[in-house]
Parts: sequence; C-alpha cells; structure tokens
Amino acid sequence: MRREVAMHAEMKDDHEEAELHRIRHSAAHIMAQAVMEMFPGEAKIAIGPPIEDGFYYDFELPRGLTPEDLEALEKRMRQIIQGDFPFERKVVSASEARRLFSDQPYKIELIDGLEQGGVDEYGEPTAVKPEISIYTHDSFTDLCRGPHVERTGRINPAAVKLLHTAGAYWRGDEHRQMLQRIYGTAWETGEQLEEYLWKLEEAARRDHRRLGRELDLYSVSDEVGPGLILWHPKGGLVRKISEDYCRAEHAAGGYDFVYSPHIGKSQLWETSGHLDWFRENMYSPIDIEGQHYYLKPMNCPFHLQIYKSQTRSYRDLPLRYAEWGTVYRYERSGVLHGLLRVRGFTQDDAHLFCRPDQMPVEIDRVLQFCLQLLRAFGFREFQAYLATRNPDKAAGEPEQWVAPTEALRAALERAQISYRIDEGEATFYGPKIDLKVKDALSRAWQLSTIQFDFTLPERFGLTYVGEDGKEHQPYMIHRALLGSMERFMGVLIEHFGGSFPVWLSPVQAVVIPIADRHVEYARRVAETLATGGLRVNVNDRNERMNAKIRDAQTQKIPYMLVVGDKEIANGSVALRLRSGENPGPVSIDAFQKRAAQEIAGHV
RNA sequence: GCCAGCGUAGCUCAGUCGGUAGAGCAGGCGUUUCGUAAACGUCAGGUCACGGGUUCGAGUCCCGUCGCUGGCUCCA
Repeated sequence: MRREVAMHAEMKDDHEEAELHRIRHSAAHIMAQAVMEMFPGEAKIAIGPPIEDGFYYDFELPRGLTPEDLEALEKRMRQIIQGDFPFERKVVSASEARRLFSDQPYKIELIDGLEQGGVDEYGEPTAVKPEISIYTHDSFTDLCRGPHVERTGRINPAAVKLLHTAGAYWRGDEHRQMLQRIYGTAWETGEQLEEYLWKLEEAARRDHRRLGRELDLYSVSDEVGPGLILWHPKGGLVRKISEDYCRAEHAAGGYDFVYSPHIGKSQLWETSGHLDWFRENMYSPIDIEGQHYYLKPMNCPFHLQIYKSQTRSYRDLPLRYAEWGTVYRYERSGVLHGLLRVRGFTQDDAHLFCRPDQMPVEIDRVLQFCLQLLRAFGFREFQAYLATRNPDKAAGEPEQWVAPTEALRAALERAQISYRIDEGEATFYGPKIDLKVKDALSRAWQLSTIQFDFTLPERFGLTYVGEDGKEHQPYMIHRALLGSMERFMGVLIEHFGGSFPVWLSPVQAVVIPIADRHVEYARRVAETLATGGLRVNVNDRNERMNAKIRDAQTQKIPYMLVVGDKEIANGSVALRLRSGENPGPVSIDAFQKRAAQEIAGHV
C-alpha cells in the first residue's frame, strides 16, 4: 500500500516534470522567435532545450545583447503567448529540412547529424536513427524533437522571465564558435515564479563570498593572486574547529597522521603518472640546482614513499595515512569562484593500503565514516555517483578496471545508498565514488571522493610480505571526505547562511551591558563563561543596547546575553537568540548548561 | 582561456555634456548611560584597478594589462 502511494506520487512528479519541460521547451521557441524578429535575417539559432528550473537558447547575433534587449524580448514573448498560436509538429525528410533551414548553419549541422543517425543536438551518439521533425508556431519553425505544449497560450505569461545572458560554445567545444546564450525560467503559475525568484535571492543572501566579507571569515587579495585564500581569524577558527573535530574522529577511526612537503622532484611525478595524466592542472616546474621540482597537485606520491620507507608485513595492514595536505592546481582564470573553485586548497586527504581480502571492509568503513562526518556537520541528504573508466584517459588495461569498479559498486549496495553510474567519469588511475550533499536550499555540492587506485602501487612497486613469505601488491584507496577545506567551508557557509551551529560559531556569545555601570558585571560573566570554554566577547562599545543587539544579529552570534540592573541584582543574564527568540532571564549556570548541551549536540 | 558585463573611500553606492571627487555605513575623538535590530556631534579617510593615448583639461572618450561577476569547459 505504502509502496503504491509512493509510486503514484512519483508518477505525478514525472507528469508535472514533463509538463513543465514542455512549457519551458516551448518558451524557448517563443524566445527564439522574438530574437529572430529582433535581428531579421541576421540571427542564427543553435539549440534551445529546457533545463532544471528553466530553459536557454543559443544564438549567433550581430551584436551583444543588453539587459534592455531582454526586457523587449520578454515583452514580445508575452504577445506571442497571448496570440495563442498552436504548436504544429511535422515530420520532414532531410532534404526538406535542409531547404527549410538553408540560412541556418547550426541547424544544417544538426540535420547532418540526424541524417547520419550518429549524434543528437548535444553531439552525443544516438542508438537509433531518429526521424526529423519540425515544430511551428506563429511565424517560427524550429528543428525539434519536441514535445511541446499544444498552444502558446498554454504558457502563463506571468510565469515567464528572462534572467541573463552568457557566452556558450557551440556544442560546448571551446574550439568552436562562441554563441550568446539567453537563460530564462518558466513555471505554471506566477506564484511558482515568485518562489523561484525568492530562492535565487535567498541563494544570493547566502552567497559565501558576501558572507565571507560580512562575517570577516576570509578574503582574496589581488596582490597575492586569484584563487588563493587568506583565512581571517574568524574563518580560520571555524576551519580549525572543523579540522580538530575531524582529526579526533580520524584518530578514533584508526588513521595515522603524516605530513609531506609542498614540492617534489619531477621524477616522482613521472613515476606517479601525474606528468602524463594531470600535467594540464600542474604549475610550471621550479628549478632547484638544475633539478625540476613540481608544486604538488596531490598528496599521494608522498604517502606512497612513506609506505615504502620500510618493509611491510601483511600484519601491518591496513595502513591509513591521513594528511590535511595543501595542493596546488592550475585552474583557468574564468572558472575561479570564491572558496568553491580555487588554485590552492587543503584536502582532508588519506590513503588506505590494504590486502585484497581487507578491501571490501575498508571501503565499507570509509563510506560509513564519511557519512558519519558529514552528518556531524549538519548534512542529511546524500547522492552517490560511481564513476567508471574513461577509455580516452585511463591508465592500465581495461580488464584491471573490472574488479575495483565492482568492489565499489558492491560497497554502495552494502551501504544502501542510492547511487548513479557516471559512465567514463573516473580519474586516470581508477574508478571512484563521489558523494554529493544537499544543502538547506536543496542544492547539491560535491564534497567526498573515494577513489580506487590500482596503478600507483604498481608504479611505485609497493609490496608487503604475505603469510606465505612472498611479496604481494597492496590495494590502495584515495579518499577525501570533506573534500577540500576551502570548498567545504564555502558550502558550510551557504548551508547555514552564515548562522553556524554553536559548536562551529567563531563567537558563541556576546555579553551586552546596557549602560557603563554594567560593564564590570558583564566582564565577570564573560570571564566565567570563557573559563567554562565558551567563546565569548563583551560589547562595551559606547553604543545603545539596541545597536549592540543589531551588531550581534548581523554577525549571527548564537547567544546574546543582555545584562542590566535586574541581572546584576539576581546574578543572571537575559538571553536572546539570533533567531529573534527571547527566552529572557536565566541564571549563568542554567545558560552554561544550555550552551554545553547545544554545543555537544552540534545544534 | 573564451563571450558578455563590471572595477570610484574598509563596505554599499552617487558622480549630468569631458571642467579639478560625494553620501550612508564602518573607523578615530567627544557628548549621551539608554531594556531586545541603527543615539547625537565631530574628525579623518581617494594614485577614481594599473599603464598608455586623445584633449587646453579625463573618474568620464580610445587602446592595452590586471582583477571581479554570469556562463561555456573542467574539477576538490
């Protein structure tokens, strides 16, 4: 019964999703018509699919679009919608299609692809040779597989909005023409559109770059360089608390801690294969007395050297080497983004070395450990991806990939996490599991990665002496659970909107004396709380209490402790929370208990 | 890297037609001593991203460089 209900709900979702897809796809066509009219004879249309939350269409135009253009296009779209023109589908031959789109080179290319049955509109191979269909509404005809709504009037003119423009390569290929993409969104109702726009605004309010500045967490300096993060005391504290917590968990989980340098000789990176497979992400070598050294893009080769520093017995395994290792990777300037995409970052990295028979257990353990850690930071929803071999970018023989890939899949099954297969998305050295978390706005962020590696133990000749007295090759697993501290902090900031749970808050409480005569008592209270381990300040600025509360609110400090004559008289504090809640007077003792409880509970 | 847009005080932003740079907040100093989201006054703060050009004169127009934003591509 319950199953049935669930399935019914799912079908309803699918149907709604399909209907929204039709609406968005149709809105894209209507937008294309408006653009064609704006640039008669000059606009070249490429593709315009529906996407999550909206649609886009790519154009080649004689000039750049302005925000005013978007307004005009939007206005024209509403007219077309109100015209209530039917969408008419027609199947045509390839030659007929070519004639229809003779002045549209991108469409001609698509038709060629369709005719060969080789590729679809994204350039992806298709299984069967598709029929060529066109859709017409009003004066506009597009090469299109559909589906569409029946009439333009099906679209709610109050629920459509053009958002912004961006450059996009034809078929995503940077060697090809750069087109102008217009992004838009479309919904069933104006309320849904409002809701979506509100979500965009909320995302902007939570933007970690904005909060990073407002809460004085970190900065990026032009003089240091792009993609290189400077952690300020408060951001540094949040990071340190996070790292300390993770270190303690790692220690309890049987990890050993190692440290390695930031550079290593070119020979090392040749042996590891990074110079073959990862060079485009590595910086130019540093010359030291005629030897080339590279800034490390990964920590693994160093950890392998530690493994190799002595003969290992099967009794020593598994070995788990953990390091908060700072790595440097070249990223093209256009992709850098706050803390989420940087050029220098610190991974919570570890390498597991184990016997083949231990491997399933190790993978189970690390997966469980990963989920446990992420839950401790307030994440509840996860999506797993199993990335398989990429034939163009893979070390070793295809057969070598089979067993590890299956081992990871089995681990996912055992952990009972829903997962998807990412065909061909593996690293060059082996298959992997990537884990994404969903944040408070249900946006997905990739944090964790668990990567099997059968190449490095071989390349570096790792061995252990087995029970049989012979040498064997250990299995190796790379894993980063929070991923990079930079990205993780960025995601945390956005997840909590800057209102960190108490245990992570850089300042947990601020004591607010109402007038100067209360400052001394405020200091005594703060001292007591600080002695108890709370991170607490006294706001003794020459300001009114209201201003001090406002300061604390904007800094998103969990506890505000107002003290005045009444509190001094009975040795209490008046508690206010950043939610605006006002629990009022409590004894210092009671407050300490409350705080301790919320800190321990990661509230 | 590519396309488009942007870059004025620590932050948010004005600055008209090319005519010698302005506000609020933040900061310093003073007054005020206040009960749950901004007291009042005063002072200071600028190589208008950087470099070049046009001009009698450039924050403003042109070129280049750097950086940022939205995307494309790629990833922790």
